Amino acid sequence: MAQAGTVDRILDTAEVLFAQKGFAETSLRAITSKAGVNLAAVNYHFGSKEALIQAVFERFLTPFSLALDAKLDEMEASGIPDTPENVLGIVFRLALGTHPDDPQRAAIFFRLSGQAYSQPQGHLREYLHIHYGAVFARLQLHLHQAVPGVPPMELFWRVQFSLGAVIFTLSGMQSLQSISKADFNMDASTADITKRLLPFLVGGIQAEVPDQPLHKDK
Amino acid sequence: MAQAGTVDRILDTAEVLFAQKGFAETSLRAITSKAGVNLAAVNYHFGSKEALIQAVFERFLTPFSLALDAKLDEMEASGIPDTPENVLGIVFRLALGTHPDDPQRAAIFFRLSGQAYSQPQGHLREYLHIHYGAVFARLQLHLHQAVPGVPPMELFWRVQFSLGAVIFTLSGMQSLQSISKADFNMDASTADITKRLLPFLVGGIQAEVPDQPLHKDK
DNA sequence: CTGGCAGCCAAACGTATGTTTGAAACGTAT
DNA sequence: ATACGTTTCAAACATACGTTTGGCTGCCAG
Repeated sequence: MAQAGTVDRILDTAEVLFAQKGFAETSLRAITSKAGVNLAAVNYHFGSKEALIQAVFERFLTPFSLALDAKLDEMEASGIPDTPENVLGIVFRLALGTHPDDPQRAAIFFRLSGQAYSQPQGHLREYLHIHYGAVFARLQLHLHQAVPGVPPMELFWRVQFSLGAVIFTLSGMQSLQSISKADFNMDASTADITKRLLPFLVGGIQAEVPDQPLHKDK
Repeated sequence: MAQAGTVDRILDTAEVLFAQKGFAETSLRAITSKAGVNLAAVNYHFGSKEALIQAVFERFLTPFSLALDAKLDEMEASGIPDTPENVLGIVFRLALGTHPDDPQRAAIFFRLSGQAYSQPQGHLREYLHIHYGAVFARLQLHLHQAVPGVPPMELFWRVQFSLGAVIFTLSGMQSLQSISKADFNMDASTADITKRLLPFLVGGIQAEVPDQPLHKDK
């Protein structure tokens, strides 16, 4: 990592700083100085700051979505049943394991996703939906097989809820860790938290759908 | 709302813009010009931009936490049992109902919370924990009564997960609505989503805790 | 009438940001 | 050795930001 090319040094540094402080709060000067490259290098290689942000995401999400697609192929081929545990387990192991050498990388991944989603002016969200919507839809289909009792619309929202729980928690983990440490004198790793997340999400996703009270109580 | 005092006009406008675009992306000039007040008014009345942000939160959270405390008193007095549905139901009805006249206000509330949490430099988070940590702890205690089978530590994280699901979903709702509308040809209101959220969260919170595999499979 | 004072305003200040520029340095093929 | 396209660099540019300033209002007490 020490003497990589200028482009990669910028990407490496940018993804860390973006995850730590957000997009708007991270200046190109902070990135370039920490990366040891000239300020103009970003505009030279990427064109603009926004293009840099997209490049950071692309470097993360492309391998992830490819690996996820492969894992789903594998699952379909080998006849592993569609259960919430299996489907979500695949996603989790993949998210944590895309860069086994660097465990912090997973946290960065989630923090970045959180930043992208809380970014209200949704260039990024649109971009993500366009490029990775297909894998997402496929995942949802498998989940539907896993919990056929939950209508697709309901399931769509439950996946959003799950996404929120995951991203929100892992994105704010370092602060939550200090709270949890203060209150329970224990600290928690990313892997530890995902172990706790899985049963929670499974419980939520396969919860019984209440019979809709069609009357409004307004 | 038309001709309120300068201070309130600033607060009204700021909370909307902060929720829409985030703190860093919202300039004082945008706030003051939309509010129809002079640029210097913010620094005159609040001292700084950061103080403005805190003031916006205070105006939201103080009535909310007071009402929540009152509702919990009421619940304890009248012997209503501690079930996940009851406890979470109180929070939801309160969050949606603190300003019954303006339904959009609830969405702003959640979006602001999301912004506060994703704000990595945690001045705000610290502030929130100091001022509203007590109500939060009380809520958690009631939840513990509701699901005694879940250890406190596990419950702490599940509450975080729930917070994430709520804030993340409602904070990104307008974008999700367009997706959901495209995929299912239906739109969803805040109240509608909370109806879907409740069973999900209850299912997650009272999910069975897996017997801890103390061996690491690394 | 007059002082004082809180509120308000236009203007300016200093700083930080993203981006652009033009020249220097580098590597490579001719 | 020379010429050429690519990359790097210091410097400047334009703009946007939060904050400060000094004077102008209006109002109420003395």
